[in-house]
Amino acid sequence: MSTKALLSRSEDFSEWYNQLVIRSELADYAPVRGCMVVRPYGWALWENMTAYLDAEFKRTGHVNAAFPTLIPLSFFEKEKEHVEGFSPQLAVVTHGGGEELEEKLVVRPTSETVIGYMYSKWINSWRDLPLLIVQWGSVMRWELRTKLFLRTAEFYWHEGHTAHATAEEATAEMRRILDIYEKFSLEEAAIPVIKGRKSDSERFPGARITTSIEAMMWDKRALQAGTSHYFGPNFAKAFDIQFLDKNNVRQYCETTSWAISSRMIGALIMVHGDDQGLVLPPRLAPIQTVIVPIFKSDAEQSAVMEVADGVFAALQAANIRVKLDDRDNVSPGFKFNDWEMRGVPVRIEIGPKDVAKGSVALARRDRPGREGKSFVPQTDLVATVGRLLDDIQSSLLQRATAYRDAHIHEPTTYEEFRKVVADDWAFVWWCGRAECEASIKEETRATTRCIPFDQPQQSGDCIYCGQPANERVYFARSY
RNA sequence: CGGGGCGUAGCUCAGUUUGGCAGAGCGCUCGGUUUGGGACCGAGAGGCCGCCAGUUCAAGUCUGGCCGCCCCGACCA
Repeated sequence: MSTKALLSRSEDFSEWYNQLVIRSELADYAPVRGCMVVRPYGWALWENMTAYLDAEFKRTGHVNAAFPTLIPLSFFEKEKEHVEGFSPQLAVVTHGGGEELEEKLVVRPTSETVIGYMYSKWINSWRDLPLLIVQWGSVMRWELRTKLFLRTAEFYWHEGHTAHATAEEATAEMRRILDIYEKFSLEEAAIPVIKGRKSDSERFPGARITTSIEAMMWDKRALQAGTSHYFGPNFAKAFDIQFLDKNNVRQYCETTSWAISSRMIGALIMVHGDDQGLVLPPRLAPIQTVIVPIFKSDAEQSAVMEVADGVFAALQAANIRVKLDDRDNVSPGFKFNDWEMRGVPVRIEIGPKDVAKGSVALARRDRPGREGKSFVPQTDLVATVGRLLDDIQSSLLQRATAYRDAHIHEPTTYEEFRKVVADDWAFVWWCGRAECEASIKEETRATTRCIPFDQPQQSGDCIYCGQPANERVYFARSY
């Protein structure tokens, strides 16, 4: 615990983030470089995300399974782009049981290879398709530069791996999952996203098509919040995943994979957080409402606690995630700041005046200070809090959407473009050539984020080379 | 992997220039007074000064080596 104020968000956004993650007890640095410990409060947040996604995946016919952490190194060499993309990031196990291993093993950076290997054993007939499996777990990528939640050597995620009979079915699966990701982001995380296709240079190693949802952080940098890939027959050929179709002809499967990681926690922090600390959307917040009792004398204490206990029981019975902060070693003022830093959406203050008046003080986290404070009767408090939580949830999305839209521009000249992407996002025509993309990255540090699916029915001139372009794309600096 | 910074109490750091008893604030424990926006007083506990070697009567401080972490750039969920 600390009594010091948090660093201001505008003063040093990166340092604000680092301190906030530590002080809100979401995570801590592990003894191994680049690794993090997700603390109970952070894990509770992650669990609320996973619970929603897990239910969505099951609703759409997916099943969960677990594949091994260790994968033979040779597996990675079977798909050319895949090995080129991942070999710099592999952690390799060379010894086991005191002996040098005959075949080196990698700590999985992603599981397409080992799952492909298994799928080739399990899939024989068109009747085995589609195969829709999700793995929940962690993976390891040897990152050079790390940051808690956003990029750590080990991170937590789900990876969906599906195999289909046709390209149409596989691409439909890719899109269906991306829609789930979008819905999750909007409705649960209150983060607006742009759905689209990645450029070739940003594509997942080994994928035919990579799609993503892209979110704007408070510092206007872009964060890829989820991805869904279509592989075509690439991995099926590498791992010999074949099936006999209805005409008794052997065919390669079409596969997909997709993921959302614990990075989403970082997005939550960077989209909604303010100078007071975290601001968690009610639907994901581990604690939705905290009760802070206030009293001086013993008589006041027993009267206040009786009301506080009653409020706590009523909210809990209504399935609101509620905590009664009965710590006796810190002052109410300290608790206010403490829970604000942890992003609890609603605070209920109950003191002697409230006992006398049959009221409570309600404070909403998304509107700091007096503005967000109101005094409401104890009767119907459950309904009042429920409405308030809903209102905060939608307000957060509204605010984040307005903020994002205010920082997306459509420059028409390259000079304008350069100014825009120094801070904000640019939505511009692009000829689709990698050379233009690379030059822009070199000159501005902005990269293509995604090519939205909904394209205007026209064409234009490439923002860089001026040649005809028929797609518009978002450029931004990214995490 | 390049550039920069830093390793001293749980945390933030002073002390290193000029070698001479290991320090402060916060946090923690106990007691008391407090409590509607980060309370106060008093008494305590707490140290491999990152690691290894060297110089010296004496090293947190000087020399050499090693390790680790953070920040900034190229690669990435």
